[in-house]
Amino acid sequence: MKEPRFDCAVDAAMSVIEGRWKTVIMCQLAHRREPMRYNQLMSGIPGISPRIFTLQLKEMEKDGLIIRDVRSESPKHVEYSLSPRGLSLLPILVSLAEWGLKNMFPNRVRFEANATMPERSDLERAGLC
Amino acid sequence: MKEPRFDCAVDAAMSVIEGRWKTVIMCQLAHRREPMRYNQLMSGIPGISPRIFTLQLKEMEKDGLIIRDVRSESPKHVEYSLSPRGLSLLPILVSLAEWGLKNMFPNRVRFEANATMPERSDLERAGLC
DNA sequence: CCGTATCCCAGCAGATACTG
DNA sequence: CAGTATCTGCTGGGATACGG
Repeated sequence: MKEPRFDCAVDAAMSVIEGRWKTVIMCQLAHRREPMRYNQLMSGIPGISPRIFTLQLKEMEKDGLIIRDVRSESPKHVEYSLSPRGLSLLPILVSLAEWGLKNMFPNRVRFEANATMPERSDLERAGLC
Repeated sequence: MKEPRFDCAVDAAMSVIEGRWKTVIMCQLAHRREPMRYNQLMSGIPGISPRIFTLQLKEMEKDGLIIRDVRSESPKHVEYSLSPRGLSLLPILVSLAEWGLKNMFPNRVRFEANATMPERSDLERAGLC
């Protein structure tokens, strides 16, 4: 993602949370509930390489989802934490996780097929395109 | 995306809604509130090319978000609609859109900075990693 | 009308080694 | 400790033309 997309509100939000590891990083920070250091955070995410990890962090910082706090140089000590904006995204990630549990792991939770179409007024108030 | 990711529930959900145009397509279908035909749907999405459009539709169908219904051959008539599963995702897209409005268009709505950390029990019940 | 076929490319992502 | 540097590959996305 170079620049966030602004065509519609959902798309704008998606452009900020898309990225192979961003939601995972947010989950880690949410789970630990306190600022985390670079290696501490990375070691909780198996399979990520330092380059990609740094890139994702940089984008998330630029988009205001996380805060990077340099506590000391040599020995360098940096702490990452969720910003208020990132925090405000957590309830949505929780909803997504619940949806994922129901729909992607059908063996664990039975799929609820009784969803109904939301009112159009709700859609429009939310700027859903 | 080749195969959905299953490491954690959020990631699993994200792997299904990621894709340059998927949320936009869902928005269109949600807004119109009735089955839409290929060209009708595509013409509501400026900038998309037929190849990509078809690819996104195929993936969404495979992931059970939409239903593809062939009503007749020659003249070919196909209708796309949201499945129950796709429908069940709409409330989350609405939340995302609201978040996007607040955070990506700060001129239109003032940013609310009073979010608080959800309880860890909520996170874990949702399978948030 | 509803797509494929073909070609192309930028950018994301990964592995590994290295440094202030 | 917290990152860069470098190289490399893949694949998602795009333009355009054509086909059943």
